[in-house]
Amino acid sequence: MQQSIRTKDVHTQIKNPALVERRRRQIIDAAAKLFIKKGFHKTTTRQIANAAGFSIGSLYEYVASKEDILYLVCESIHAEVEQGVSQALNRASGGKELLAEVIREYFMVCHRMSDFILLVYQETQSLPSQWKKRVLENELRITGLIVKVLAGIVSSKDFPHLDERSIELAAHNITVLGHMWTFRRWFLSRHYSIEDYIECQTDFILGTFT
Amino acid sequence: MQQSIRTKDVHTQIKNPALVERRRRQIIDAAAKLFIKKGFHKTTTRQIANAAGFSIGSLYEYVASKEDILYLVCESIHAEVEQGVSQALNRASGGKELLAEVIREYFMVCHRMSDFILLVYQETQSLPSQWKKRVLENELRITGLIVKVLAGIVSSKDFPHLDERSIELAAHNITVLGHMWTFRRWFLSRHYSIEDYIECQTDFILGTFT
DNA sequence: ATTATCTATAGATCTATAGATAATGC
DNA sequence: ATTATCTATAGATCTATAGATAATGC
Repeated sequence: MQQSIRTKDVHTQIKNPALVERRRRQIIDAAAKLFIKKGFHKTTTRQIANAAGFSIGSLYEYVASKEDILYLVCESIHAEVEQGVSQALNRASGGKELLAEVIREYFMVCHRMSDFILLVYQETQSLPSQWKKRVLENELRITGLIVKVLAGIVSSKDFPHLDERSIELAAHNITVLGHMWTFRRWFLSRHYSIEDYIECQTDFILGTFT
Repeated sequence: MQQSIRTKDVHTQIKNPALVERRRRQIIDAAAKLFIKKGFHKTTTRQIANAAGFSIGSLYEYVASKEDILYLVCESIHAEVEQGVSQALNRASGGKELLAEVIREYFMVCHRMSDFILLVYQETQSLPSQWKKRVLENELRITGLIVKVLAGIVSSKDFPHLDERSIELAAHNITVLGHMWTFRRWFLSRHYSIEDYIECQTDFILGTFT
């Protein structure tokens, strides 16, 4: 998890980069857990510091504001989602059932990261616009991975031709239907297991391509 | 907009029900605007009172807490969405293109209410669980309207048969793809007009049913 | 000497209410 | 007399920092 690339703009007073890395990891893990449980605004910086295992004073040596912490959390989540999706795409065998496999792997990432993805949905708005922009770029980059897969499938296989815009929108749809499992889970999980969900949604999505 | 049914559990000190109705309408309109602009937590009760045209003391005669205000706002939004969707369903002529028409009318409601629907997505989590439950019930009731339409179409027309669960999930998908226009608008509106969006998404959804 | 950490708190809120005042209806 | 409204503020936060202390490396 190399935070260093995208998070070097978050200000710190500490000179030792390895230490910054390690302490921020503690901050992120503690904060994510608290934000999921109580929400960003109802979590205090003191609680984060305590849960991370150091004092409020030290916390502010590693970030400049509470919003910085939220940004670090969002970045970390997206990094993990992106990694998960990338791996899933490589794992997909690429046969006739490629699209179904990609959907399955991506939806399993959403299932595994459910609470975290929901957190990003709910709290992105609380970020200062500079950070919000970055988070939305991440969102777009992840959807871009799906666009690529679809484009490959549509061009080379026996699928009917689809124009660029339709492919792009289909990729957004797949992304969002994965997220839907996280933000409608209060309802869906009462009626569908993740396996049911994947099966039904695969049929739904493949309808478009057949 | 009859608030009285679902919002009578919100406590007030005021005896005159018509006055409660009127003042709460002022509160809701003022608060919704502020919440959309600054978010729930960064809006103060004082700002709401000012924007509504009375004092902070009076505000608390009509609600018991800031969370009550958010609940009133969510109820009001869902009431309007539900009304919009109901009207849209009646308006749809019911011919061969019924489903496409329903999608169009519903998506136009989402387009018109974009900021408000997004607000519900972002702030539902800030409600006390008692109110949150109610808001999720509303969400489900609205999806229920779509379930009904789909069930009618699938049973009577030349569509292939779909089991109950698939119909229900398809209704959730349509609901969420309408919401997607609100929460991915930062990207979508750069590439698609609402007309483009409706057209592409209709093709996507109808793929399932043909 | 420099770097990292801690304690204590300044300063700035913000929600909710108590108690005073004004308006309404008998 | 009752109902509605207002002003003033109690009380309870919470973020961020200043200044003191401890640990590390030359």
